Amino acid sequence: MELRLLRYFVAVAEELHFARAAERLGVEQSPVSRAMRNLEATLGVQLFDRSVRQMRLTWAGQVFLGECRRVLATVEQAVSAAKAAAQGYQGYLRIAICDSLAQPQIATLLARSREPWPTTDGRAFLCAHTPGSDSDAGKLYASTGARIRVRCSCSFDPSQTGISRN
Amino acid sequence: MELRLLRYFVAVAEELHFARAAERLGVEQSPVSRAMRNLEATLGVQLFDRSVRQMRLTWAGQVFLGECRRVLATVEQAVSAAKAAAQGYQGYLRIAICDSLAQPQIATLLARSREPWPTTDGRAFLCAHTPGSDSDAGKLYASTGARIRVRCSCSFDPSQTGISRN
DNA sequence: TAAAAATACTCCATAGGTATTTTAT
DNA sequence: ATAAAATACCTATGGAGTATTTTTA
Repeated sequence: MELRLLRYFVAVAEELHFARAAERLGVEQSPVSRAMRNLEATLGVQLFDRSVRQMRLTWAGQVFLGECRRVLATVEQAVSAAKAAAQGYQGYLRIAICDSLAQPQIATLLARSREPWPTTDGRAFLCAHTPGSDSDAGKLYASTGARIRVRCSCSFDPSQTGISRN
Repeated sequence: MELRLLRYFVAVAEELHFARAAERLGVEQSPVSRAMRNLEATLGVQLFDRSVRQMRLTWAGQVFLGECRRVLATVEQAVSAAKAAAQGYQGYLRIAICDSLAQPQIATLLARSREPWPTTDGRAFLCAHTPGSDSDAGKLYASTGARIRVRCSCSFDPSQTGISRN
């Protein structure tokens, strides 16, 4: 598997049009078409429904789109984490939270994260999961009393008291 | 960025020896050496300390290694999720948990996850975070009373009562 | 028939192989 | 002096461009 194919797929899946996707990617339509054929062949999975007027994603394509976004985001994080580490950031961490943690506790948590490590540069990341668009999942978890949050990421600056989401 | 470079880097970082890494990757030493130069140049980050007898990872290299493993795992997940979706699995979800959730509750949660969705195939995935090897992080979170688990993933079969880790 | 995707064919960038040199202990 | 990494040089795979054909609504 190559990231190139995943990047192309995301563009095509978002445009639902090979030529527009190609334009967005800065290449021609032909390589995009071949890349998607190649991707489908490699996966052994049909990602597009080409039989309708407006091209559509298959269910597998919809699932794969979400996964590809995750992969590409993870790659970005890997690069920035390496750069940050090279510049002396040692306080990089990723944590999962459940929302039974009140926000002041989160602030305390991250404030304390500056103590044991030399993270005095004031930078840290927080990845969390919230119900996001999948509200059914949220309801489900609520029904168990677990109140688990899924599918969202936040970035956090411990020098501030608030949390900004992205 | 290319996955090829990340795969090569993981091999080199684990072997701490270009020739052995190359052998493991099924290529020659030369391309591996060039790939790592290339990677360092692309990132603008030094990943290896070549001045010592036994090659070592820089701090940035250690951080990047963890990130690369995450990326490659995410890619694997993307592929298997697409294949599973193509075979009709619609019950795919990822959730974060904190360890204040007792294990019976987790079982309940996942048992219920079969109800609202047509997940009667008995397959679902659970990704969690635990202190894992980074025990300092675990202690830190414990000090806040938050008891957050970080850095671990589990896969779960709702038809079973236990949880297997990977 | 018109718009979009697939295909045929070519070129070239670059990954990999082989051989050699450099480096560090 | 020796083991390991870097470099030089060559080859070839495959990705991209151009032009054309096929498809379907």
